[in-house]
Amino acid sequence: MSKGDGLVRSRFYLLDDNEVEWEGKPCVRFWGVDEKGARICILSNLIMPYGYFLPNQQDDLETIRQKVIEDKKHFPGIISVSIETKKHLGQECKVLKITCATSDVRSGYSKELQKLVGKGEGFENDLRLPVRYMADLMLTPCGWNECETDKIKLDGAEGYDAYVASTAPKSVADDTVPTLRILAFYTLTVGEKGSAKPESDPIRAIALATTSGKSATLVSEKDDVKVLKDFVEFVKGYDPDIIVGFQTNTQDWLYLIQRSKAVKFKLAVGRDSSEPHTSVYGHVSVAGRANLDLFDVASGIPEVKVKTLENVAKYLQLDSAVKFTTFEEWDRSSLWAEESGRRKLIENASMSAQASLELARETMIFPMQLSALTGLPLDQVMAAATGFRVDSYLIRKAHQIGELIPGRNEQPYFTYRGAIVLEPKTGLHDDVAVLDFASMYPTLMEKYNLSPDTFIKPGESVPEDSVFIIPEVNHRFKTKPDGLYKTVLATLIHERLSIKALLKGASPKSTGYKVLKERERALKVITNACYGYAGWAGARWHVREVAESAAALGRETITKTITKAESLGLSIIYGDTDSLFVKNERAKVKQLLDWVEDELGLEIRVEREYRRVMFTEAMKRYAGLLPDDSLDIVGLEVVRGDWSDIARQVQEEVLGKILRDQSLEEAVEAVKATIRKLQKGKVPLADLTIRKTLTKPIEKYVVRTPHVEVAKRLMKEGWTLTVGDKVAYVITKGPGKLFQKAKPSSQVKPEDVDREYYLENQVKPAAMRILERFGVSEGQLET
DNA sequence: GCTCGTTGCTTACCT
DNA sequence: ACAGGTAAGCAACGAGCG
Repeated sequence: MSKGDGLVRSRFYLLDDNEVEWEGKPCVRFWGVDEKGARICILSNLIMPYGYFLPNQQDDLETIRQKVIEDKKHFPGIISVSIETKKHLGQECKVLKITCATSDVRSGYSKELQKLVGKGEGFENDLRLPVRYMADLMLTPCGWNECETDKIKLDGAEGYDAYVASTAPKSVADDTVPTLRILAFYTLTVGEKGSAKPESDPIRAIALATTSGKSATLVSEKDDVKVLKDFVEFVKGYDPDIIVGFQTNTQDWLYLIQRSKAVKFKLAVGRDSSEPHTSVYGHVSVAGRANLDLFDVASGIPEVKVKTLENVAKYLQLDSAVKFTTFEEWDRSSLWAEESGRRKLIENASMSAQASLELARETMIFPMQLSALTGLPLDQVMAAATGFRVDSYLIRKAHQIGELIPGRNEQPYFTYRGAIVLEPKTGLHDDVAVLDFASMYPTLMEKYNLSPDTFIKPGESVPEDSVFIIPEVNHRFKTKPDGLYKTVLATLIHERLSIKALLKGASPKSTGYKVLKERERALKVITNACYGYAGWAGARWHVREVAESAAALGRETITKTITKAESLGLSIIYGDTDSLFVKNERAKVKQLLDWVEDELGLEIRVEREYRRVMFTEAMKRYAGLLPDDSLDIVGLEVVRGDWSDIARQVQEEVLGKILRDQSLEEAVEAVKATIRKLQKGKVPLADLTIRKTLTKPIEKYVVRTPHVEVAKRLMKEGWTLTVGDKVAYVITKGPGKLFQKAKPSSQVKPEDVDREYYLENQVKPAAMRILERFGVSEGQLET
């Protein structure tokens, strides 16, 4: 490579970043799209890897500094050591900043320093260089950034311009999104026996679809090397910025990677012609492009119980959903065996790619907004668990205020008391209002300055008038200065409010509306996760007392509100954590709301109004009729993914007849009709299938349950099942325990079904859960 | 060896 | 791999039983 044309100002929409070595130095490579729509890559080694060391207070930093610089044997690869002022848990402190020549020596010096000075603590040496850059410079992924650059020629750079940053990049406020090229793909594999194995089973087809309309279905003729080759050609030719698919991180990419290895093919799909690799949070990383698995987006739609592309597409009413069918892997080999089946599979492959593309278009704004908010690159943000999204957000905020970023040392864990749930008043209630505290925990955390850096340890003395003492648990927090959580939550809450205000004035059809809406959602997600994050042992800023205090304040809040409601003569029907269900006497409700706002200083709203609502004796399970005549069903079998459809349907019918039509008779009739259908064998297998998730590796189970036994059987037959997979089974006739009667749904014939089980253990319990509240006995369901 | 009540594993839900 | 609180089904266990 050679230095080129001199300085230019580059403004770029940041899509991806990664660490590389360049000119012998650790360096970050930013990938993005510039204002003219050119794809660009910017190299920067303006920040070298570094971390901090906080020694004991009495230690003389200058002496230690000298020792570290001179002792090359114990401290290799250190470029410079300086003394800086930072904050640790809100207290100003002097620390050593240790800058390293390479990333790999970073974690070693802390231990050496501890040996040298006896005590002390290392900070920030676990942050990878791209994270370092993003936080130090507050760069925005899925947002615009700019810097002075020097154009360079980079060997093998095709389709993009390469630069070296000569000034530090910085974020630019600009909500526009450039036109991005999205590629959706689907890989068709067929197993000879059981799941397809990359060592022996070729890729049968790869279907591709793009936002520009260009599409292809690459079908394997003799061997699949040609398909792999054409796939790479297609990717390079189209040069996508974003690659999407469904379950690509766990299926397609893994198969492509392993298959390529098996046939010794270089899967050079990266912008730098590198191969994809599995990276943090278990996602697959493709250099220069954002690889997004839409399955992770679908995980955020709880209404869809079985997360297949087909179900998600149907739920979102995508165009491609109309003709879509899911061909499960056990159906594929017989289909592939003959010409018409083959055609169907290939046709469906191209529809899958098409559906993924539509799904991406429909849902991508949220991931992009969450990426911009948290600072995690687009390909990581949806793969990362909630805790890591908050972690990323806090790292950036902490850096901004000069607070040292602690490591993630897993600490011993203690649980604590949580929220209050009230025993419901059972039966039917007309005209009920549901009152809800707005963002209760975040608000309480902000109000009482609950934070790791304001928490006063037991025994520590402080002036009494500058302390919040939390009821019941007696934890103490400084009223001043603002803690990290307060600072962060105040920003999040404030920003969310201002977006809400903007949304009120905007037309839902305007271009910016959806972006704002999704940004608002991203803010809400992060705001609401802060409480749980504080109580999570894996959190960098985990302090159990913070979460415990928020919960205690929540209990106090709801208890006081209940007392007030009762004194106003409002009948309380139910309540959970931050909600109260009361008889909708509007004048009294208004009085209560005003009281909460005036006396407690918290916002409370009428969240919903039920024309009618019913409770069983159980908490967290009820059903209500909304003003628009729709049913709101909570916690009951209808909304549970681990009951058969037949049971869920009959319960929903019963609830409809009772709440909407107010006819107990019709409800009973509906159940009888279902029972007759079941007894006649007229209920399709699909409605009898029960699905449960494998939540741990199969060998970790200590109890034999239907879904685990079925999973074991399938695995023995050569099917691949992993944690997170749903196991579909049907209970069949025969002797023994339930787990012995459960068979994989794909292997059950209609005549094998144990109708008695479905009658006694699915349909009747689901129906009776509701009906027994109204005096119906099981005998009355006899047909 | 069987029945019956209790315990605990397991999943999925609610806020 | 954000928290705790809850329901519910079923397997496993142990006591009682001539």
